[in-house]
Amino acid sequence: MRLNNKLYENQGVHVISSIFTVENGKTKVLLIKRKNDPYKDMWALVGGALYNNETLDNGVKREIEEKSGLKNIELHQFGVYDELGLTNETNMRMISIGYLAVVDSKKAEIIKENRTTLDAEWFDIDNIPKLAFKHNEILNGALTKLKELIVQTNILKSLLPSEFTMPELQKIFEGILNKEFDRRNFRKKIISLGVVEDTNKEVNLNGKRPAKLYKFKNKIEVKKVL
Amino acid sequence: MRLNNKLYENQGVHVISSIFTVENGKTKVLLIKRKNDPYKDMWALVGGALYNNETLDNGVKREIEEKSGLKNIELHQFGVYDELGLTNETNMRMISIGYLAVVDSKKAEIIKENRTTLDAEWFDIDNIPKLAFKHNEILNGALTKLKELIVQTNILKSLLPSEFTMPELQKIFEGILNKEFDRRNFRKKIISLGVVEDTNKEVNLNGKRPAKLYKFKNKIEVKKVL
DNA sequence: ACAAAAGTGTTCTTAATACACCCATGT
DNA sequence: ACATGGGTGTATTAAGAACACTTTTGT
Repeated sequence: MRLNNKLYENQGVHVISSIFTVENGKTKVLLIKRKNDPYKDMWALVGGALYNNETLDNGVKREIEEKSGLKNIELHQFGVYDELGLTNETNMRMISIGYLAVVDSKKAEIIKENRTTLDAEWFDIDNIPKLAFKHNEILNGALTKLKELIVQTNILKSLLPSEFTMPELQKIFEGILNKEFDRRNFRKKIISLGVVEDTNKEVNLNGKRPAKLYKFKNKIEVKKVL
Repeated sequence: MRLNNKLYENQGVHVISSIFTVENGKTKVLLIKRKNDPYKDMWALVGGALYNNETLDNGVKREIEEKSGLKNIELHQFGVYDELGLTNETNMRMISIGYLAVVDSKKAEIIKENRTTLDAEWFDIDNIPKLAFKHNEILNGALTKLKELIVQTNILKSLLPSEFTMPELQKIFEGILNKEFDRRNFRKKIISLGVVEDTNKEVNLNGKRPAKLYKFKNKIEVKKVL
């Protein structure tokens, strides 16, 4: 845990990101293979130790860029996890702060290797190996949060062109929620959620009947229960 | 920031709790007055630095007990906040992890002073002074989360007897959400949310018609939007 | 003219909202 | 008998779920 490196002097805080994509109706998450101990050679979520002199936001973005090459992605913080008893040293407390993001794997150029990683790969979320640290638990938390965010925010923006059709959006929802929807009811529901708006344009994507184009709203109001 | 104390060696993580109560339809939060710099003599949320060798859960409970005397309270973690540039030292990064809890101020014996605090007081949430650190921001986050939790969990358990009436529950909801409800519709809604269940008992609280008793469910299912 | 993908509308049921009347008790 | 707080019911409107037909286009 590199206590001799000045930047890690006040170590004990990890920023850990679950970076999701959806490909052919399958939700996937980016994992990297660790080069060093602890958990050498194991797959892990993207992340690492926060430096002493940086904000959370800087830290999580720096870690993502270093270990995956991804830049300018929108992050959502969702939880904090204890990571105690990692080593035999006493007085060694570690916590992991969980973030999640959604990116389009087709637009992303993923770096495969860096100073501390051996490989990087998109894993189907129902085929995840045993991960380093508490990353399986963190990933589960991220997935739960992701399912909430897609109905409350425009987090899926990055997975779609700036204007998109309902069938395209529906396929992504079905991939993430692992559930199928009725075409007619899905459109009504999404519009009533207030996350998208009609552009009054149409596009012919597949040589069949043209589809209407929608776009994400910038301001999204979450409905209250009471 | 006591770098000479071994327990704070890996300092940089604060656990900060917004401890709420509701009294006479008013939501209140417990604040403590700081004895030391930084922010000497200012009011602040209950909390402090996590030790190196403790879990988050231990740390937040220890801080609460030391600074308020409260024990065995149920905590909900809701967010992480940067607290950069606190001192002139370089390489000084601090983050605050936000927790919230609900307690019954009438049952709670609050200690007024300790090693690092001068006073402790319940403050009406629409009369909060400028607080130490980013505590005003953290408190706002806590309030937002509290409003979500009361419709999804049994977090209000601590504010009510184990069996309670709908009018009692309604007053608390109205205090927290700062909104009034129709008696008939409130009962229907709360039951449909699935947070309480009927005990088939009645009680006479005020010498008028007896009221039905309800209790919180242990397992509460949150309804999904999609 | 037909197959494929996309759009829209209707019925039925369930949940929200608004509102009015009856019940149990103490004085 | 009446005032007070508490319980229940109904009518109207809005949202969810289930389901079928029509439109556009390329071959």
